[in-house]
Amino acid sequence: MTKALWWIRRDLRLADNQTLVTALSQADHIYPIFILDPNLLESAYVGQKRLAFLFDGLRHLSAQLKAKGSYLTVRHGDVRTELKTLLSETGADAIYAQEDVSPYARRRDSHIAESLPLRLIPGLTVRHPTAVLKADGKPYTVFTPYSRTWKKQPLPQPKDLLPVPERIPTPQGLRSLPIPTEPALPDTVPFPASEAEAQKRLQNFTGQLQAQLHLVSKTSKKQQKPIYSYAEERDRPDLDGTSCLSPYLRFGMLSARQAVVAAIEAADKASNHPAADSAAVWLNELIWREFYMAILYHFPRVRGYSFREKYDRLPWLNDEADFSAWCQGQTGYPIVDAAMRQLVESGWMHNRTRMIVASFLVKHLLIDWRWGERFFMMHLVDGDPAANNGGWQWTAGTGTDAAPYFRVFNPTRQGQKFDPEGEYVRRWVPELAQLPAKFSHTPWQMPTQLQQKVNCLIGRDYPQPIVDHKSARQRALEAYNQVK
DNA sequence: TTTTGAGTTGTTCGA
DNA sequence: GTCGAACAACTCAAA
Repeated sequence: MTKALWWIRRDLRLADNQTLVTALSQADHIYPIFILDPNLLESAYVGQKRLAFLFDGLRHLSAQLKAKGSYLTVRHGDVRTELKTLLSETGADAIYAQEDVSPYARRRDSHIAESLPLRLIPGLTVRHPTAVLKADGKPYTVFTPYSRTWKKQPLPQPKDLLPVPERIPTPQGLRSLPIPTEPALPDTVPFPASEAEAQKRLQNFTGQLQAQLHLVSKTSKKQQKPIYSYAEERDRPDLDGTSCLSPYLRFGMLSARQAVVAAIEAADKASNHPAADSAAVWLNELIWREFYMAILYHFPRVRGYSFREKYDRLPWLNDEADFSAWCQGQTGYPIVDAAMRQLVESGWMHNRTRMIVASFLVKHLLIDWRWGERFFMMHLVDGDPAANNGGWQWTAGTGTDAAPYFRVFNPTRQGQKFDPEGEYVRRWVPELAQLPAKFSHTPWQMPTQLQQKVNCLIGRDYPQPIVDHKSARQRALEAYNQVK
């Protein structure tokens, strides 16, 4: 009887799991393992909300495994040591794990592979970072040509999705630590951590169901699925126009392939209608995810430095008080403050406002993008090293295919354009809840009498803007000019 | 090797 | 209020 370990990292699912299916095809018995890595638990980049989401996800996975005749074993400690111990306790002769792209994960895995029988299986992305290359064999650094090549290769089909295994045979007897209950996921975080929840959301968003998990599919056919209005509504933080699937993709409660297949199916069903274009916009976002994973894979230096070296010389001001105001949502710009409070409270931020607050930190306050990157990682449930780094470097203008340096988001204009009624601001900044829409994004312009009436004195109940837009913009342009 | 066309997400200014 | 141009070249990808 051959035995193998299934070392779970960011693939907390039973459906369409290439690693699990490969292990089952190679061994008679499988031990599902999760190792709490002290390096990760103590990292400044690992936030408590994301950790809590992971632990809840493990609890759900553990229950799913029990229903399949298996169980989850949790260990804590140096990963190589723990794996070695598990191999000898079980008599397993192989370890199967989903390949990862982050520099830490790749260093860890190659170190382990030197002495233990580790087999890395693809599946984090639809296309492996080495599968989408230019004609000269080098990686792309511009998104559009990358995406063209990505789309030209054979697309995954529904039949490619791997079913949930009937049974996962695991011999009894392995000792497991309890899954930690601390930190706990706060009630303010609207992401139940399970594979079933991920499928439900995918179904609600695209109309497609990509796994049969004893879910009752209640398809309301009449209702237009959000993916078909995604192109218009995705930029509106006051609406629920996005899929909110990022935390599930982050931990593999949903596979990238399931998401891509759902996007393609939704586009096909709407073929020749403008709605198909909208589904294609969502597919493009999934390709962005793969692009930034490929960038991190081929250019690991981006994790600590600018992709373009000259931008490491940007003259940051790095003012602690400004940074603190940004972190706390006290900048005096409502759209920025609403977004930062949404992040800290809910563990998630709308994509449009991620760009706005990032631009504000980097350009208006001239604070190093790495400070913002770290703060995002500490609070985002979906915090992913590749996507987060890619996004920050794009906004800062330091990355691949980055925003031109003279593009400085105007937080007032952005607010008025994408949150026209001020609903997003009202939801997250209670001090501004009673303001008429006209002043939602310019509270400092309210006459004193109105400030009293709506119970919001600027400078007392809500701050004056900490920087003046026009002069901050000018200052940013001058700072970026120095680098040229 | 050289050349050519193109590049996520904006803002401001002046006509 | 609306519209087009300027912002600034530069690098990348592909023919």
